[in-house]
Amino acid sequence: MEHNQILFLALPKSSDSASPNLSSNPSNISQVFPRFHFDSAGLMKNEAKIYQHCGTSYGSVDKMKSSKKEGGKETKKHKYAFQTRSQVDILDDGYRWRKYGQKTVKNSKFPRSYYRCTHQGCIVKKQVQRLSKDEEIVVTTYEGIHSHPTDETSAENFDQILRHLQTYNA
DNA sequence: CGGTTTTGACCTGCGC
DNA sequence: GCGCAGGTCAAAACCG
Repeated sequence: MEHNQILFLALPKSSDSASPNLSSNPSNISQVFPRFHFDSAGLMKNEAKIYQHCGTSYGSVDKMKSSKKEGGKETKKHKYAFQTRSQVDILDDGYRWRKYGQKTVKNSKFPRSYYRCTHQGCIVKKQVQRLSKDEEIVVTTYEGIHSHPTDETSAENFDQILRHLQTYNA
């Protein structure tokens, strides 16, 4: 945890360079990361600074065509990505994850890992990929919203990561 | 022993 | 329609 540093850089959307609808709603991401207390005014200000500095939003909402029904109506999918500078691929974010796949990605020498939340009925997924450009950077992409509390005990670790984040901003 | 990881096969969307 | 690339399944191995 001493080498974990959350940077919250811009979402690396490689193919789609300009996504029109970037959501910068803090309440959304606090649902994805309940351990982040975004109601803390000071913390939120710091984050806003980072995002502005990076020139884009912290997350994206992928528009997915709902599967052939609804006449091609577009549904929003909660999908957030952020980058961390870490030696380890997996950050303890308070949830329990089960790995269900690993794939090698084109244009990247590191494989991408696929995880699913082990909580019953929770369909939240995430994928973790290390950048070939800078192998210290790990891109974590969350998909979905957790509808259950986190594991309190392990979540304390994440608080320390949070502390790193605040120190980094300061 | 039960949950998790591993790993190749299978599925699917998309571009040509 | 075909092939590639990405995403998922599932069985066996692994580990506490």
